[in-house]
Amino acid sequence: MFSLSEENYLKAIFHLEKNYRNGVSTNALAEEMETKASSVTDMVKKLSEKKLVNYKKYQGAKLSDSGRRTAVEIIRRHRLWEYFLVEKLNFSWDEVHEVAEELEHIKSEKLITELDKFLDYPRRDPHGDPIPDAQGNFVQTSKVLLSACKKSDSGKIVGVKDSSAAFLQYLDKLDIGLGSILEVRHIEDFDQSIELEVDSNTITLSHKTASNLYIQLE
Amino acid sequence: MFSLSEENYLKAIFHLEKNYRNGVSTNALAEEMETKASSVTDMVKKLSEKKLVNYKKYQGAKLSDSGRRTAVEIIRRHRLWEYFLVEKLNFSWDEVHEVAEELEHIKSEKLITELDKFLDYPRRDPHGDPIPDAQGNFVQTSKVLLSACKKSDSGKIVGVKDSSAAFLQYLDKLDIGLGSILEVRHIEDFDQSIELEVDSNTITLSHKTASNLYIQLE
DNA sequence: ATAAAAATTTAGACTTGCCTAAATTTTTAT
DNA sequence: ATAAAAATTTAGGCAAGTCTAAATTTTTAT
Repeated sequence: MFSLSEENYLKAIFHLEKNYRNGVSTNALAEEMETKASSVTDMVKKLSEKKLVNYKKYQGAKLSDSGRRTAVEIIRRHRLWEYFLVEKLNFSWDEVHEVAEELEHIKSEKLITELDKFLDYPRRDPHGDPIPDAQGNFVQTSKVLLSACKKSDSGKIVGVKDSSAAFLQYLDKLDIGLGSILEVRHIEDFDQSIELEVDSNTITLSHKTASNLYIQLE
Repeated sequence: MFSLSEENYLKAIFHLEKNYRNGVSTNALAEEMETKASSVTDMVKKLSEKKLVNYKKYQGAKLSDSGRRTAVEIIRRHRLWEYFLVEKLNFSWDEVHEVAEELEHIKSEKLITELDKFLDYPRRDPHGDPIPDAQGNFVQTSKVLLSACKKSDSGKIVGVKDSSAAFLQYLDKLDIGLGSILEVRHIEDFDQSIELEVDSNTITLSHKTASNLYIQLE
């Protein structure tokens, strides 16, 4: 149906559209795909011919309905595989991404339908991101960056922005992760570092760390 | 490490070596890979440069030790995935091949190690073929074609030669499959059709069918 | 032994997805 | 408003893996 490269572009455009509502720029896509702008132009033209994106020269790319459906299906596969790897194969949450990047491209509807059933229809992947159902529906719970919280806000960690192994391992070291309940105790004016109460301990996070943690406020 | 195409060639050469002990011919490989002889020559040269096969012009290809190790690893992955699909995801044995052809190329040692453990170290795939262990060792039990059996031979179905969906579905219809215990009651001189007792029933198979069933004699 | 047939290799070309360098368009700064 | 900067596109090329057609080598048949 679609080539590996096409699928990866669709996924990247989907993710970038959150920050580029009026069209994903060529440069942004080049950075996301770790490739050159000229390569992006080539591919976007190709996706445009296939009616997966709407593209006008110099105006960036937007997913068409069918492009978005395809992107969501790829994301569904990615997140189901991540859940499988953690729940069934003893992977830790910082190890799953690369393998899921490969698994998500396996072409078999039955495979995903049955995997979903086997896993008992999980709603969120190991990083707290929602898993689209077979119809492509998924909740987008209102989450905010911890760095945007104010003193005495409290809530639960529901996701990470940076899902690099380095960051996830750092969180493990801090002994916080998905589901941790916290309350903001103080925000330092000087450097925006943020003091939290988590599980009756007090910890201090840098602004950089806080800007990679998603919180669901309560 | 190796490209998808390289891996598929190695696997094909491994399978063909059983019938081409003095080197797998270019044409045989072309047929197996469903490609042209000239493409095979190109790829065999490439594999030869990488020391995965020994190749001399016009003399066919043989796997080197490292080529064979790689081929066995790919076959291990293929058969583990087939077992997974049947045991965990409700695939029937005629549906697994194509999907496993894709899954076998996923590059992650941990994935296969953990999958093997999760499946509790299965010894045979759904078609009765042995699954190599992590060291690449696997039993090659002495099996014979049912068509080579004589009257009053008895044994167990341990594999199929033709693993097409059509053949496997035909076996399901006959109500025989891997593990069926049988005894040869009669072989018709005229057309070599073969009368069997299976599970206290009597069935008659054509010579063609019998020449696609592997039996382990007892 | 040798000519015809079959198998194999070589040569040159195509597609996909990428690249660099140059040209063009858009945006920004004054 | 316009020149400089930034972003984007175009042009031309490369590697992998495939193809067709032609050339070469091996095998087969007499």
